[in-house]
Amino acid sequence: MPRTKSAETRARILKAATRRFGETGYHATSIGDLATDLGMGHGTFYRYFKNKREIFQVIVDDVPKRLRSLLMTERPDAADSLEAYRAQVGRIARRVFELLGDGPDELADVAHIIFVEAYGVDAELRGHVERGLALLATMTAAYLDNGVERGFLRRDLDVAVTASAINGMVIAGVRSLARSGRDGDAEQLLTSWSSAVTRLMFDGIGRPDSAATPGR
Amino acid sequence: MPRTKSAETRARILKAATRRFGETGYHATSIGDLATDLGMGHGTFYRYFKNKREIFQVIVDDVPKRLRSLLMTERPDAADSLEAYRAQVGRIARRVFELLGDGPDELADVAHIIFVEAYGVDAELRGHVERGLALLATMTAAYLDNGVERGFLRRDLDVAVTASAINGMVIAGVRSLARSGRDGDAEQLLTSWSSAVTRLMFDGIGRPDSAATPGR
Amino acid sequence: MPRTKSAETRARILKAATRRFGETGYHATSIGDLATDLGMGHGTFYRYFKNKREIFQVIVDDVPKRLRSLLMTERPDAADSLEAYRAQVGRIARRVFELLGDGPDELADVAHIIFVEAYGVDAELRGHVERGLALLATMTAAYLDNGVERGFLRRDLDVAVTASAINGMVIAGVRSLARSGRDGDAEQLLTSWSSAVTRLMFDGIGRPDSAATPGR
Amino acid sequence: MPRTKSAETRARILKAATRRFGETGYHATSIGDLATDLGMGHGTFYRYFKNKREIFQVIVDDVPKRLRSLLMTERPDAADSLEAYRAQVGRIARRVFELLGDGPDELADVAHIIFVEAYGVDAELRGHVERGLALLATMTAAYLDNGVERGFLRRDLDVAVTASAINGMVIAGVRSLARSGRDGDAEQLLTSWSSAVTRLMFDGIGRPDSAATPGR
DNA sequence: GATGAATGAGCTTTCATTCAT
DNA sequence: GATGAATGAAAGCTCATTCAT
Repeated sequence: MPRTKSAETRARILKAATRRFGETGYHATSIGDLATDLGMGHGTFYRYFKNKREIFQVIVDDVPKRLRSLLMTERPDAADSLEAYRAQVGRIARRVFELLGDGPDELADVAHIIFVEAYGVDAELRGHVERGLALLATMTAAYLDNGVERGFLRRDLDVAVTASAINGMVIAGVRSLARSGRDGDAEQLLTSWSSAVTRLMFDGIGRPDSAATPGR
Repeated sequence: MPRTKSAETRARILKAATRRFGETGYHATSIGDLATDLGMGHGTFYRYFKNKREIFQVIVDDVPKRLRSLLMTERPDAADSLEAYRAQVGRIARRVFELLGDGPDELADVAHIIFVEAYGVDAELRGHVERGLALLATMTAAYLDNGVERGFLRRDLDVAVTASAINGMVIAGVRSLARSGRDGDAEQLLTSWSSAVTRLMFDGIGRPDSAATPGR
Repeated sequence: MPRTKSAETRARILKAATRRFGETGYHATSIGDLATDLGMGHGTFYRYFKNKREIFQVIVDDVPKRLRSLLMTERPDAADSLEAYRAQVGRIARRVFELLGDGPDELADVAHIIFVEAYGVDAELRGHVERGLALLATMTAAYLDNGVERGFLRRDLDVAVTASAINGMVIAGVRSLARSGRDGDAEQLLTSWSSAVTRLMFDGIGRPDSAATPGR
Repeated sequence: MPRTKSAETRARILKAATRRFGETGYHATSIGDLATDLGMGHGTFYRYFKNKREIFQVIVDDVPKRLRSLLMTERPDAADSLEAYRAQVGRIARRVFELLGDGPDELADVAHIIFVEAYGVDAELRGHVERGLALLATMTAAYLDNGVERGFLRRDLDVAVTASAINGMVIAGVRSLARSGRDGDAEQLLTSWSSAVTRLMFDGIGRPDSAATPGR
């Protein structure tokens, strides 16, 4: 690998920071803690990052990047039938869960950092996250829009709000998965959530033959 | 200038703290900030609350109290048909949204405090919230259980996970409403969310006549 | 009693303060504690004493007054034989012990205030105590001087240092008595100390017939 | 300017603290004062000591260590005649005085810290000192016991109380020496005290030929 | 490049004191 | 005269950051 020694160290610091910020929290983690974890002098930290806030922001800003990379492979206008759409949703759901980390441990940390810690640092960083969530909603809405346009989703769907509601389920799933994190059976939980969310979306909770009033 | 009656001042401090913790965050808000907001000496704060953590916990612990009061009027086994159930869900949704604050401003702050800030203070407080959320999930699951038993909800529903997913939507709604808070039309948004969530739950997003594969 | 109401209250405050300062210490006793003990508002305290330091100083400065009153009845030149002197020392010893309080409880408090707390307040107050101890040493020296002059004490007595040494024993006795304070048998301990100190002074510790080398 | 080796700095802080606590008192000395004395930032203090109490306790707990080292060389059962005993007492007296500090200045401070300040910090520390003094009394009593057993001290000696009284004299001497500290002729004063105390103990204050009533 | 000793801004908390009622 | 709500000076302590080595 052509990486300089520096780049490696930087990555090591990032990894340790993600872990610590996720587990212990931003405020409760001191630069000294990080240095100790890494077995290096805490002054060294400042050779790789301007300050404590910077490394945190790097971690936070990495998530939208991953999200965008997801977009690349699953185009919003790819599905042209409810069947295809359902399949696509299933794929995306899985990938979103997988997106955030190399396994449930890092997922737990990143989820905690994004959904909790980032809010407690300062207003600007909070803005980053909120914009990230808005972006996620926009993306989800794009998929719904496609379905409405192609005619396989309800015409009267409140796309914006429904997109946010769906994201709410996804986030709940991520946090649940994160919480189970270090002990539970992550794979099993992931399957349960994917299945429950897609069924809720497509079939509703009512009994198939039960006469749910489709209109208002 | 000693004038105000104790209880009044205490309420004023609580209100200011809810606002500040909600907007600026727990860690980023110093007792001095609170005092400045209130136009009083920071020492005065300590005449009403033992310390910074205590006032935060008072705010947090107030929410379960409100939740429990909700339970009193909407029994989980009240509905005996999908129709009745749908109506009940609509009622509960509205009340949950209304539950948290005297208007969307305070809602925003309380929601933020509960869902975000409380996690970053300490493990004990985090436990409070997690138990609160678990309770909420249990409650939701009880309503689903009733539906499955009475036969108007799917037999194969993954009740636990589905309950969490539904709560995820509700929380997303609360936060969305909260975010709109200080400017948007709260009443309108509330209606949109209630409607979108119940339709998603009961009808799914697919077109009524579209042949969504009900099974797996 | 022609005392105004004020004088009574003042005395009550002084008594409570002596007790609290003695038991809990100057710094650890707040004006609020005193007020609580007395069942009055803490603002009232300031109607009787300028500030916390003042009441403490009043307590401290009361001791030299008591000491001086002792001088009035036991004149340094009263004894004209070793026998008379011995008797006088016995009387003084008893009175010194009794001097400081109405019983061992108050003794404990006053002793603690004088020998410990007074040093921790400020340099001026410390000066008061040191001057008080110096005065005590001067007084003791006066009694020794009389004995040397009248010829019943050793000619070569180092009066100043010996006086201080004797006072050291007395202080040790007072503190021991104070320590035993609230539980032990104060009367018994007082007798033991009086006796041990006078015998040490007059007879030495050696066996009567043992040939202690009187010279150096 | 990072330069000095840790251990050196720690010693410097200890020395400055001993001085300040001795002169100004524990409560009246702030960490900021110490830092100013040392010409360093107050944060630096906390790199060497956990908190204010800790450094105080380190100073206090150093004294028993020195005391124990004294015990090693002067066994309580070493003397077998009044002559030998008198000589031993003289030696011990000198060493006790020398024990506490590198010269009268530090002696003054350590003595003050032990006998005064330590009582005003908290109950636990007070306990340390009281146990230390009790130990000292026990040691002294052991020497007296030996004399009584071997028959060169009075049979009817109240050993416990007499030991405390003697220690009272020693402490008074230490404090006197300490007080003279920064100006007086320490060597001269030390000689005076050693001599006065041993003569008081062995010969009493009465004129040799004067008929002191040996019994009660 | 790495280090860690030093630093001080900044926070929480206490409590003596004031003064309107 | 009594009260206690309000106040802010002052203290202990933490930790991100700097910089001489």
